[in-house]
Amino acid sequence: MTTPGFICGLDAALAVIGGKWKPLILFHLFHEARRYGDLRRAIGNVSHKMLIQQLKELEADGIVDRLDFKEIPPKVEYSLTAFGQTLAGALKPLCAWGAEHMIEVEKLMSRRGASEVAKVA
Amino acid sequence: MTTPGFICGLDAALAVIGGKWKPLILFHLFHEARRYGDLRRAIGNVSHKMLIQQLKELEADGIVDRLDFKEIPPKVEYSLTAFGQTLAGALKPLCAWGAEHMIEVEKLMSRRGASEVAKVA
DNA sequence: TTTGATACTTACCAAAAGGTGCATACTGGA
DNA sequence: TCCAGTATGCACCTTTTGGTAAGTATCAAA
Repeated sequence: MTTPGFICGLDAALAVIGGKWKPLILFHLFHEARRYGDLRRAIGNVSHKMLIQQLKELEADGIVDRLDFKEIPPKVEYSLTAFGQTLAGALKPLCAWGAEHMIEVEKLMSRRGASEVAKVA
Repeated sequence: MTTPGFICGLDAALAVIGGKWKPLILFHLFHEARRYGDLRRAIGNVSHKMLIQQLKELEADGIVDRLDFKEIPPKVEYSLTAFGQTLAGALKPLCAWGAEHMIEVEKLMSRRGASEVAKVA
């Protein structure tokens, strides 16, 4: 590889928000800062390990800010950095596309599920 | 879950282009229709299995069109459907974001690599 | 003092994703 | 005839990903 990897810029973006829960995290942090347990409850079906892991990566990538209040019992707040805000902004059109075509996408997904069931049967 | 899954629309979009190579495929097909081997060479480091698999999913989701010329030796051409075009369009801002911040992202990625190396040492 | 809440780590295990290589079918060229 | 190139399928194996469960530290409430 001559260039360190990215063909499209899309690759670069995907390298940052590629993780399974990252878009969701971005989404939930876009409105306001949140404490860990708070965020976990908001997303719902994330395992603890995943959420921590993804948050750490996002933090390492400068997308989210971690504010440790050094209190007992522990209190930590997560929020988007300015950089994270720009990324969340770039995500919006895709979000709009998804919202616009959600019905179709849901059909597609249920079809996928159906064919997988059919495979088993 | 009350709703069949999607919180943000982003999820819906990600459900469609979530695959590792799908954005790249979208990107390469955005300009013009391409034959299989052609596309494979264009992307470069995709395994045959992955490309076929992702293309099949995209085809099943109505994102790409597969045109089989029924010739011997085989000739097949892939292109974006109208639906696929809208998705590719929605991907553009993210692509732009990636292009704009590519330098930073590259730094981030090499840092990731470095920390992994450090972990081994 | 035991339980529970907070945030987080680590070890272990299952499942899914992804890669390699072989097989197919057919034709044209060496 | 045998190999190459076309697109694709299939089986096996490795790597990555994700989940579960337990452990750490500290204080408050029961």
